[in-house]
Amino acid sequence: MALKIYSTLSRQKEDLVPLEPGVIKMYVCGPNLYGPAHVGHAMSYIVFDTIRRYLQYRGFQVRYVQNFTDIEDRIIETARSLNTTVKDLSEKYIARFYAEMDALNVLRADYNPRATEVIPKIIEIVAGLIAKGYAYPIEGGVYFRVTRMTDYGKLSKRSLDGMEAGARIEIDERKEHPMDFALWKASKPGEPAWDSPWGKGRPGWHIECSAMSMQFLGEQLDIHGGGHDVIFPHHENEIAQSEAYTGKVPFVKYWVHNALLRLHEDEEKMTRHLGNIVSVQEALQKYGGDAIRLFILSSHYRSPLTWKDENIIAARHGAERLRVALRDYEAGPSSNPADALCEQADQASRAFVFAMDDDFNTPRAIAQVYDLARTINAARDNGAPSNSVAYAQSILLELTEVLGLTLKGVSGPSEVEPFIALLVQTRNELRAAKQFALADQIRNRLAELGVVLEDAASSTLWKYTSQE
RNA sequence: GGCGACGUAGCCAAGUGGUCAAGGCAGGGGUCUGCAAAAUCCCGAUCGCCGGUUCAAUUCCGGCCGUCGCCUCCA
Repeated sequence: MALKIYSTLSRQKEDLVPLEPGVIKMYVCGPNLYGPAHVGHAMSYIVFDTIRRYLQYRGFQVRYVQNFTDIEDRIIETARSLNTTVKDLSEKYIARFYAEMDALNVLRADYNPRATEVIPKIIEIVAGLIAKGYAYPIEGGVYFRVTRMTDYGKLSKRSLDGMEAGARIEIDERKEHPMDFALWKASKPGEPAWDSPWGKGRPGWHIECSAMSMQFLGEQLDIHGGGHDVIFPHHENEIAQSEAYTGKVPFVKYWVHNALLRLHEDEEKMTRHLGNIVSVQEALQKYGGDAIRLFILSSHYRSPLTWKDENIIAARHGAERLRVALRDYEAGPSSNPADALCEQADQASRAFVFAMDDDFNTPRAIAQVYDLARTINAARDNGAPSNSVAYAQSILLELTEVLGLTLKGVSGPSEVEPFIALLVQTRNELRAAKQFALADQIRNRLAELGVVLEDAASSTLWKYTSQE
């Protein structure tokens, strides 16, 4: 069965058929580097990372490009207010972005171009659009002539007439049409600027993504992703300028947009402009990457989700149970390599693929993962053959890796481990001597210090617990 | 005003025109344990409201109510 993917352009699930067999060219809109990322960004990048991982799991070679917007009005503004340079500001947030995405186990893109490194390509496209009559210069700036594109609005399903009626923007009277958008902006003194045929200036808001995707992936892409809020005008304009420039349609085969994350208290979408933000850093400290990922993926990517502490904590508990299912297991006979447990694992794997093939239905896929974890735990409780358990665990690990879970658990300072081990050993001697009051006291005190003990049949396991 | 999405157990969240509904978290009960913990087993929903289509609707259509998103920078 073919993998189905929903495209915003057709508003339908379509069979995924790449432009080039076996290869997926994928571009995802990256962050604007004027500030730290929040969990809404994390949601988008986790969603697309999971799609990428799954496509790779299904055997596609994925070429994944995600940009950094390192030149834009707000960055200029922020740099100025912080008395730093645009360059330093963006470098700082790029470093932070990488660190945070690594912590979320988001795989690095094959390439992360910055807008400022494709200025020549941008100028080339803008000049080409002017030459073809799709754009016109005005006083050092260049605007795209939306009326030249008869299908303008096809992604967001709006008409120029309809948009004009509701437009709240202040209209630049110099433009031919209110909806014409800037491809190139004349710079003001003191702003970063590049030489161009139209004078000193910088790229407009949408052209960078067209330039970067063309330069690093080609003139047509398979998948272009981003948040739902970026459909209009950003992606609409990307289509217009790209298809006008190359003459190749479609610019993108499958437009994929994730629904937005809201913050519990006010139930409004989370955005830096509204200031109702939970930063990625803060979320990572509180919950860890696995809990965040599991929480995000427990709802379908096209459904809006609300950031609510108790739900992320619930996801953390779920992740813990998956972790337990992957614990080493040696007891039990080693025989019957192809028994019911192995069959159940294979079944879970098939069901997982079936769910993910249906427009990346992670909630259903995760249900399979939990089922398999329960099966493994139950089999282990019943003393199943160790090689069967190991096989089922290998399947479970494979599936959780597709979801980008590490299942590593909370780590603590390694230098205290010998001391904890000593306490555990001492306590077990007390237990053997039936000194239960003292033994329980040690266990309770360790728990207060963030170390939990679990007395198994033959040995005592201990682990650090997450805070709060 | 225009366009669009959603409303399923305490919370989160899949799903299907006809064994009247996955999974997670929380809660209750049992097993295991010196006691715990972990694990496991059992227990809960008739699917926003009102009509319609159908032999049959939670699933299709219409209306209503409610929540939310985009239309402006925004993942």
